Amino acid sequence: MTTEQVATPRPLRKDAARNRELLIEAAREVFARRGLEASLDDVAHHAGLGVGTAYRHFANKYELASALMEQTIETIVNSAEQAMLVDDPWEGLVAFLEASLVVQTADRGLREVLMGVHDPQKMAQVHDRLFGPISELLHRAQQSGAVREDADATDLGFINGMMCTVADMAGDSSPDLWRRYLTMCLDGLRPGGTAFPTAALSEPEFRDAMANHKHTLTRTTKDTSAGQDAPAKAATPAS
Amino acid sequence: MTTEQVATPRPLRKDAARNRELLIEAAREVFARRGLEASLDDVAHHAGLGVGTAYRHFANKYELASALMEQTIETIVNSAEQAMLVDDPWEGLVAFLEASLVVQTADRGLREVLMGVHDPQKMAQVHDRLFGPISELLHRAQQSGAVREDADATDLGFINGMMCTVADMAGDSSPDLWRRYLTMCLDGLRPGGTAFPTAALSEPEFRDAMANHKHTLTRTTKDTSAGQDAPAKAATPAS
DNA sequence: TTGAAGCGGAGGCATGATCTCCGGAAAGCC
DNA sequence: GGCTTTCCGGAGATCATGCCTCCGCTTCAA
Repeated sequence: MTTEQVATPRPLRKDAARNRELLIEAAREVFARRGLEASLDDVAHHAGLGVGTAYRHFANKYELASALMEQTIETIVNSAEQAMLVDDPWEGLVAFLEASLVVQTADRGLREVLMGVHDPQKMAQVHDRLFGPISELLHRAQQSGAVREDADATDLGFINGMMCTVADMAGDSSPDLWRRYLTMCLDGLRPGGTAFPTAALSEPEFRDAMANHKHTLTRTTKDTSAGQDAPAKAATPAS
Repeated sequence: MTTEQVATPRPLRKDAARNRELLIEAAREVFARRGLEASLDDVAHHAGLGVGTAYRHFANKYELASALMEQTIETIVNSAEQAMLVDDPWEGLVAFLEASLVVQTADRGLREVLMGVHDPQKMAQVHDRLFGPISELLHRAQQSGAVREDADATDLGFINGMMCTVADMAGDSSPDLWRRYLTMCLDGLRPGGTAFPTAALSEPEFRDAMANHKHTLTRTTKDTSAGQDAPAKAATPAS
């Protein structure tokens, strides 16, 4: 319908193209190490470029970051699909979790996106794409008797979240520590375990929880209950 | 040695005393719900008082918060000691974890203090007091054959951290969800599980990890590597 | 009744992130 | 080489936000 040439209005000058690549590379490193708390200014400096250059190429850090993440997220979705091809259902499930965590633990910015720290919508999109494959993986493992029947797909989401926490806590000095706790959790997913005292979240509940998730130290909505439930004027009544 | 009367220089006027109590009560609620991100201003408004009043009573929010927490932390230490009195070593261990998590999951500010979000020193103090009792609880359980031999006291620290994450994620709508995942983790602590692929952190390593723990979205040290590893001047060489 | 103690909250100070602007430096075409 | 276009750099404007002070007014209590 429309012309195809829209993608290349002008070829971009040589230095500009090079700097753009430098920026993307720098962003990858900076966001992976410090998360999206890093500013475009930081990225620019890390690339050895001026701030202006960065803002000329990308409107803001989220534009840059989401371009970067898109690709990685695709990787995760793919690994879910590939895990379905593994013969042993349990192995498949484990393979997926590990593959997905290898990527996540290496990239703090990605963890933040996946946990919906900055943009719940973005995260919701990702979950849309992942929920189906993950459910399948789980059900297949349950039908084969490898996973307890009362486990739920949202459990895998929480396990993922817990591993991210471990990665955050352990930091660069023990980058593989999460594997220890994943092993522990997976043993707890096997049949014959203690009955769960609490029901799993349903998928919509899970979605909600992630969206409203008050990340430690994230800016939250102001305290709107100010004074309403407190004695009006307290110890200084009007008369 | 010194006189005892230092504690009461002046009796504090009636309204002042009352407002002080109101502030403490408000702080308890506000910090529990929103964590230490809340400002003294927030606490004051929640108490129905002016900001000035708050600052007259407490130099800053940390002074107020740590006074508040002290008491709760004591509770946790006590519950560790009481857990040693439980006959069944496994039950004792579980009882301690649950008791400590009941307190923590109900109070986001406490979680932050215990995770060392704001003040690593404070956290270190708490860990000093907890490490001994927790180790004992664990070893006793291991000797009774209830817990796998290769589990470590630091594992309990990470399990605790993971449960806090669950609590953060689940929020107020599912305040007990952590029990589900604690059950899962505890099953994974039982003897006969899959071999761990990674060694546990040693206690000093654990301490370090907590102290340097880059909490999601916490302000961190600036990127000091700016430009050093990047091509100097990039696409704009000096001549 | 009257001075001391306490209150409220506007606003000053500090921090830090985001993004703009424009003089000057390449790039690329002739 | 000359000349236009594109791009660069980074100081600093703008905005957001949190912390805390200050001072005119209110309330307490002797």
